Order: sequence, then C-alpha cells, then structure tokens
Amino acid sequence: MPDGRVLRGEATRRAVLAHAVGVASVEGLDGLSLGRIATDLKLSKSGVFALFGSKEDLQLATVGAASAVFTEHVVDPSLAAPPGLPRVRALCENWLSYSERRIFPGGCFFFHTAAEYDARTGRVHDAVVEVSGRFAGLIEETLREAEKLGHLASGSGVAQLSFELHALGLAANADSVLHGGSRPYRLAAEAMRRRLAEAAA
Amino acid sequence: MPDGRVLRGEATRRAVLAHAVGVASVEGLDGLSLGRIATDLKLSKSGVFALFGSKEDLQLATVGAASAVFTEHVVDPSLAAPPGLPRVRALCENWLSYSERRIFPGGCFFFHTAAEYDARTGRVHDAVVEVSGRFAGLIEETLREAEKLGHLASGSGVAQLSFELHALGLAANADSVLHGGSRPYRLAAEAMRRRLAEAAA
DNA sequence: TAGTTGTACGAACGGTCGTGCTAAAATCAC
DNA sequence: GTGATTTTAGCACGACCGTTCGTACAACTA
Repeated sequence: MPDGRVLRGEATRRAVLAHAVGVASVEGLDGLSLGRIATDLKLSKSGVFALFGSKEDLQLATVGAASAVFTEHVVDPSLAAPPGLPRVRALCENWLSYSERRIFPGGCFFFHTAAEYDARTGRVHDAVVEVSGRFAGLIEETLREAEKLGHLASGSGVAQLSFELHALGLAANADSVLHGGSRPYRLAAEAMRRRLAEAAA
Repeated sequence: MPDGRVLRGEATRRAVLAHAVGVASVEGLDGLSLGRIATDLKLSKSGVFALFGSKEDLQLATVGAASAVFTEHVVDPSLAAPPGLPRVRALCENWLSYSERRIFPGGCFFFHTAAEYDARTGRVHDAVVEVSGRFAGLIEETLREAEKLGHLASGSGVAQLSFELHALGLAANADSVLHGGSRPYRLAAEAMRRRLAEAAA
C-alpha cells in the first residue's frame, strides 16, 4: 500500500533534482541555490530545504541523479553491445553522442563538476571523483576484456589506450561547449577510430 | 618621474591578482569574493573594490593575470625552441610541466575556468574563450609551420593532430588534479611522443 | 603653502545565502 | 469521525555578498 504523502514527496524530489542537474551543468554545483530552485519550480525555499536536509545533501543528490542519467544514456546502451572491441566502440560513440545531444544543457555534467570540485575536499568532491573514476574504470575494464578476447593485440597497453580514449572524449566535450559546433566530436571520433584500429589484433 | 601613489596602487593590485589567480584556480572565478580576498590580504573590502571597479572587472583582471603567467611558463619558453617539430615538442612538454608543477594550486587555471564559464555568456566567458582559443591556435599554427618545414608528412592532418595533442594535455591535467599522482602526465607525454613520431615525415 | 589627485579605510545599504522554527495542509491508521 | 504522520509554506535569523558613500592620509602640482 503506497503512502500518498511520501509519494508526493518523492515526486517533488525528482522534480527538484531534474531541474538541479540542468542548472548545475551550466552554473556548477556551487551555482545551485535553494532559493533559486524553489523560485524556478514555484516551491518554498524551506520546503526544498526540508526535502534534502542541507545544501550539501542536495548537491550530493544532484550528483547521484546526474550519475543515473549518465548511466542511462551512456553505460547501459553500451552494455547491450557484444563484449570486447564492439563494446568499446559503443562506449565511445554513446559518450560522444550523449555530450553532443546536450542531455545536460551545459554539456557533460561530470566534466563541469569534476573541474569545479577536483581541487577541493569534502563529500561532494569525493562523490564526483567516485563517479568519474567509475566511468574511467569501465573503459579500461572493457578494453581489458577486449584484449582477453583477442580483439586487441596482447600487450597493446590497455592503460595507455584507456587514457587516450578518455582524453579524446573529454576534449570533444570541452571544445564543443566552449567554442560551439560539432567539429570536435568528428575529430574525437576519428581519432578514436584510428587509435582502436591501430591497437586491434 | 614616478607617481608614488599609483605605484603603490599597482603594487597592491598585483598582490590582489597574485592571490586571486590561486584562489580562482581552486574555487573558480565565482568563488572569488572581494571580502575574502580583502581578509586574506589584510585589506579593506572597499579598497579592493575601488581598485578594480566591480566584481566582474576583478574577474577579467584575474583572467588577464593568469594569461600572463601561462604565457610566461608555457608559451615563451617554447618559442625559444627552434621552429617546427622541436617547438611543438617544447610546447607539449612545457604545458604538461606547467600543470604538473602546480604553478596554480588548482592545476591549470584555464582548465578550471573554461569549464566553469563555457556554457555561460558575458564578458568573463568571452575572455576565457579568447585565451583558451589563442593557445589552441598556437598549437595548430606551430604544427602547420612544422609541416611547412618538412618536419611532418604533408597532408598529415594538422587540425586533427592539434586536437589530439590538446586533448592529451587537457586530460593529463584533469586526471591528475582529480585523482592525484603523476601517472597522467607520463601517459600523456608518451601518447604525444608516439603520435608525433607517427606524423613525422 | 595651498589645492588637487589617488589609495585605502570604515560603516552602511539592499539583497541573497543556508538554516532554523512553527504552523497549515494532506494523507495515513484507527 | 480522531489522532498521528509527512509534506509544504511562512517567517525570521545571522552571515556574507557586491556596492556606495564619506573620509583620512599620502603624494603630486602650482
């Protein structure tokens, strides 16, 4: 039996987070303010506050919500591809596509927030590091699987390759949001394609 | 004949900016606050304000000061190298070194601020875009010169190569500040070396 | 010497921030 | 129905924000 009260609460919680991830992708997690969100969503500031307990908890919840969106648009569709090199390619393509389609209005949420919190300390920093690291780890793990499956030449330097693919995705998002246009995505895709072909067995 | 008053003003102006670039490289240009800077430097808030005219002008001056530091540590030493491929290599090495030595406590100032302001509008955005674009342009121009000098295979795709080198530097800074360690710099340097060797005539 | 200019200060402004308190409204169990 | 529970609103708080103003003092000009 569902409690209509907590259901209502979870609904506004979702609404707040849906708005917060968009704002944070442009203005940063520091740019989030309870008052602004409340005004935008026609809620009371204290209501939003009560829903999350503190500003920091709202930021953490926002990181969590963004992580779910990232997983939905990048990770999950890639896991549908067959393991090995095809899955690596899917990961790259879905990542670039997610950034280019501006799932978050400010480009990749985690590019923004990682740069914002990389040199700080605290729970928000830790959360951002954790999510970012998890994705980098997924790329490397998928590459390692490809090597094991014989899709990559053995001893092809999975760690090195992983770093380079990650760098290209990062730069595509950065350049595109900063200067506009789809050219960075084409350049990144081409570099990824060539680099993977070079490492293929 | 020097005016001791404006000399004094320029001295505190420099002191403020020297502190501001460091703070901004960690907390962002939004994290700058007149009150905080004044407190840190034992100045009055209104004094700092009067020195720059407005918060936005302080941010712009901070971007300018950071640009000068970047030029001093990355661009100028690289221009001392002979044109062509050696200069390209110097540019890469000096860039990575500048980031790794933490000339700014939060890593590369422009990585931070570009991510912070990329999706906004206004004078600060424009200033950050201009400086970032100028460095990317320098890399590409230097590569083009290398191609003209016969150091690179003609038709080797200077634009593509430029994007990739830029991406590696970006990612090295991002990974290192986020997760710590010098490993990202080694990975980036290795990738740059291999990629340039591949494109060499 | 008198007057002007530039730096720096201290106090105060209106505004927004995050955060408490209290009360109302909505939903539950009985 | 009554009473407990949970979400939401309203209001006030202290702190900090960028900004303005008047003023004090040092350094220049005449």
